[in-house]
Amino acid sequence: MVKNDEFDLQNFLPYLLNQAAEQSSLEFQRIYKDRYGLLRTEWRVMFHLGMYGEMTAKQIGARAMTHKTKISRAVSRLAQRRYISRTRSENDRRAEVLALTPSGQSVYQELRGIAEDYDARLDRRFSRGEGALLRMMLRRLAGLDD
Amino acid sequence: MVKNDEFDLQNFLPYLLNQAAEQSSLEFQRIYKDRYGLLRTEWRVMFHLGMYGEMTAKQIGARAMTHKTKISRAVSRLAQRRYISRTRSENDRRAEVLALTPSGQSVYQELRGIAEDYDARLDRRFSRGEGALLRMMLRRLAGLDD
DNA sequence: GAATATTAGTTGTTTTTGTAACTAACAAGG
DNA sequence: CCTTGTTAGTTACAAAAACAACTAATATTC
Repeated sequence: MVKNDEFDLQNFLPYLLNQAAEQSSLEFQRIYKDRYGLLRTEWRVMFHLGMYGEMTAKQIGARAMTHKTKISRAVSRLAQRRYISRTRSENDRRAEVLALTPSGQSVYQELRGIAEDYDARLDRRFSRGEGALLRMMLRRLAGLDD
Repeated sequence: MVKNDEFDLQNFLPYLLNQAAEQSSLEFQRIYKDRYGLLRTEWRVMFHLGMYGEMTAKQIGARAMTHKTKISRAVSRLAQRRYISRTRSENDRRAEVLALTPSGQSVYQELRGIAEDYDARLDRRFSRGEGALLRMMLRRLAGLDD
């Protein structure tokens, strides 16, 4: 198994990003999955509602760059578990305003705490300035600053 | 939709990494998917074989941190399309030695060229040192340097 | 203000992935 | 050797994602 080529997969950004993303999600994923039975899109919905209060499925989808069918299914599962409430919007009766219920709030608070710790732990691998620079570069790549 | 909380999802590393990975893979993915009908694990297998020559499924899996069932399925689809050959190993008759066929080689060459261009293009968003630092940090997060 | 297009969200169907159980070959210990 | 354990890879089944077609409400245009 001898490398016979200049190109290196291990330096190809999309590959590297995917590996880093997968690896760094693993531990946190295990927590929201095993402990709360949540899927990735589900905790994302929870976090958006936790951070911004009321939002529609559409708004969440736009912000999280997630397809509406994924959001729709996440929302109905979360509503079933009474983590979120759905209220038909006054101005536009196609849309529903979503919000965390009290029990959703408490799950969110716990997960948020875990996320903060986890993030801080990942961050400890980098020096003060590096972490900020990394986030800046990732935001640029993700197109979040546009 | 007012932010009411100090925690910011947009700075949470696992989230950010996932978004950046997804976003930066998108264009390249469209190429290997639409143009060559390859799945992500499939092009990964192709790239590993292209870079290292002969490898077993096990070796590819270890290097790409990919589960053996995913590799197994990728390998059988690639073999079906005659992009790779499978030869039972001399020393260990459980294992198969995989290699690109000539037509696999040519697909690999094309994709590799596209990947190089694409990577260079992503890289142009960063200054000289930044790109190298980013890769270094990602490798650390991915656990590739261990 | 009816006809047409657009939008919010859902549902159904097909791919792809994850997980567990399996087969066949090898390794070690007695 | 021959039992027990491990390893390479496959297969079967369940969970999740992708994609297309749909319903119902709202906008637009003539």
